[in-house]
Amino acid sequence: MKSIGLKKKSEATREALLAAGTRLFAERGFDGASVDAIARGAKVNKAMISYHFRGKDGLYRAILAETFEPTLKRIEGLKADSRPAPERLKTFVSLFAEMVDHRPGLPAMILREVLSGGHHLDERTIPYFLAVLAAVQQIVKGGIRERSFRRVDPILTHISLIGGLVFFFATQPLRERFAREGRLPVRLPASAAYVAHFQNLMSRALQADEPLKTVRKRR
Amino acid sequence: MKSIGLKKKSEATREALLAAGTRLFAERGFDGASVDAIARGAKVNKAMISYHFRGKDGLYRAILAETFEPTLKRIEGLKADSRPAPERLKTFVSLFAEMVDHRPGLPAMILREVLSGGHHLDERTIPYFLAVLAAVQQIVKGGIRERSFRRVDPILTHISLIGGLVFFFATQPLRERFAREGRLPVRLPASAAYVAHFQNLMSRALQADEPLKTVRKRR
DNA sequence: GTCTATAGGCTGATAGAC
DNA sequence: GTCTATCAGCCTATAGAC
Repeated sequence: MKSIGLKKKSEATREALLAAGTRLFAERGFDGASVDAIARGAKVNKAMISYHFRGKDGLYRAILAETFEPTLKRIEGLKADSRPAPERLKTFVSLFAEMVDHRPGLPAMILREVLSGGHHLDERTIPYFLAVLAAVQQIVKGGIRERSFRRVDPILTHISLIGGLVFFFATQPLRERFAREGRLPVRLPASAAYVAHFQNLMSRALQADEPLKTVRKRR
Repeated sequence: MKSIGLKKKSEATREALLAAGTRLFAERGFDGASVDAIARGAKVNKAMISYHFRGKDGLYRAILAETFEPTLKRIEGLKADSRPAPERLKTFVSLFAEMVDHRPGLPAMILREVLSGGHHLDERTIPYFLAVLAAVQQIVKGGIRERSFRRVDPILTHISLIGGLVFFFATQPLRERFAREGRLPVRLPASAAYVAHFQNLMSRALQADEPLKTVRKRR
């Protein structure tokens, strides 16, 4: 049989390595995750990493690139979105959460990368980080211009926004561990609950002091 | 001479290792920082790590313990503080910033630790994380009770708070790099500016809907 | 495309001289 | 307390069989 519709086995291998790599890089960092462990996690031979991704570095960057790409396109789509800034900000938060849903380890990888000053990034992956920054900036500045947001510093606001968002997803492993060990209540917050909480929190935090519902007279 | 007032050389060695270790563990993670590099960074011989801290693990945990301890005491002092919750929350943010001032790499180390689900923590260091959680919880719940905060979920609020705070300090290396490479404006935000921004942001985000300044009439 | 076997480098730890 | 020298173990990468 000439295998027309079915996915090739090599693609399954690739995908298994991407998934296992994300999990292990997220959990243990670049140096902490050995290629041996990744291959074992993907149930694939070690040598496949060199074959498909030209080594450990290549696999690492491929994970960032292939996961960021689709989400980034959607995030950049927000630039064309004509709804008011608070709406677009909420959508941004939701999009971020969807990305995480697709590859749960990504926030941790992003965070680790940011922590190390981008040690493992190259010219292909750096732009992703800057593009997210640009998208948030555009929303915040737009909101200030249309007077739905107060006059916050866009960079500082960006940091608070991404920080609060990434931290939730990245800390789930620890909360799960603490819950398992009885150090925290067993009922842990779900992603959806946090997304709603955080959208609300940021909306209130950024809201302009005078909602400008009606035209004001000089007094 | 019997060296009465002067610090012993062994203490200088210890401190140099703690400082170099923090910097390298923060930047490269536990596995990424080799004992060789740490010793070189501290301008001290490799074997001193085993001698003073019983190996790499010991140095790592000593950094967490010795840096957390003094700050934690001050944070726990907040529990006895009788000022209204919004004031205490602001103080919490300031205290956190002061701790960072003392050992700049700490937020990154904390974050990495949280990311890995506490892989390198032992029974002596875990309580530090839980104590911070407890302190924030106490402030948030107090604020809700005294009606200065709206009815937010204390856990979710804790995550947003710590996330936004830690993220700023932990991402400074990346911002510095991007600034150096001309990818970001050269004037980077100072800690003090972020602290003020974030205190303001959280105050507004948590503020109760009805400030209760005066008794309201039914309408 | 996949696997096995192996080469070669680097890591953390420590014994023993000072 | 400090240093030098050394070692066993693990790491990544790859050559070559299938």
